[in-house]
Amino acid sequence: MNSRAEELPELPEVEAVRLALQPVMERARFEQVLVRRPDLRVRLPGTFAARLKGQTVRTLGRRGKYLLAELTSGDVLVMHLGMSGSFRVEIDADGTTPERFDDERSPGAAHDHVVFRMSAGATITFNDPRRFGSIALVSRKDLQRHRALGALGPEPLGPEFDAAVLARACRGKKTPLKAALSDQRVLAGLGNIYVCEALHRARLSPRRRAGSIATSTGAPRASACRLVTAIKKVMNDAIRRATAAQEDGSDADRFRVYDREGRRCLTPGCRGTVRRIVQAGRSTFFCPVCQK
DNA sequence: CCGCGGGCCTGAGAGC
DNA sequence: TGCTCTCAGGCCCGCG
Repeated sequence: MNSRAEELPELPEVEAVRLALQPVMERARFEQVLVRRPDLRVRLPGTFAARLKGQTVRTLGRRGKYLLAELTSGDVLVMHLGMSGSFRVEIDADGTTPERFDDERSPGAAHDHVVFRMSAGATITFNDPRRFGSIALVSRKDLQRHRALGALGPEPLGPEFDAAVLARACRGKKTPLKAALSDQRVLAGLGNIYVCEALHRARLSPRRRAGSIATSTGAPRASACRLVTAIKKVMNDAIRRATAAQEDGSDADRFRVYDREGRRCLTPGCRGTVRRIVQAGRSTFFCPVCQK
């Protein structure tokens, strides 16, 4: 099925990328900015490189699946990895500028769309074969008006995210729980894989009505409490794994249900078999025996 | 107004 | 072996 599943960038993978980029971006200046292909999912304006050049990064943060480089000018560089985006970091010891900056039309590696040359001596390359990713420069005061960012739900690992918050967000929703958890306005950062994983850990069916985790007044039921605990556990474990995986690579069998159709359910004591169904055009993996 | 389905995009893998 | 077809999913948009 998807042999690259472990690389799909959801919150944990984006957090690992943030940790890797932090030391070469924070307090560094954009000395050169090269745009090879402006036609990412959102087209980069012709003014992008000139506007970014010379700016200094104050902090590199994250919100859901978005990386946010806060610049000292008040601008924010908003980056999204989409499906297949990645950043490559190269440090040159002698401080010479790589020759690819000499000519914007030089070939470069396939799918290297945007290249940042930082003052700290690092070259950061955004590579994205499918171009579902996006990069944008937004002024800080316009961040909340950013279509997706402004509507983003709570951070799953934030202290403000609890069963009451999730129950309220799901209250009255007739959509399946799978769809609600995939909705970035309900909760920021989960994608197809970790939604499956969290539902499995919470022993909740992806087909259940989202509203069913709340009472009619919006109070959390036991299922909402289980689900929040499961989401936090799955996110924390995945961040640890994603961070470690960047260094030593191999990281097999990290999913309990995702991409395990036909195999034995791994819930302790459960003898069910993982099934695959399609919801809203996307694969859902779950155990019909223990997930109710 | 909410929910669903289609489209974008490319590479991997299946099948003929 | 080499071609063609399908499928993967984050996000957006249009339709009912």
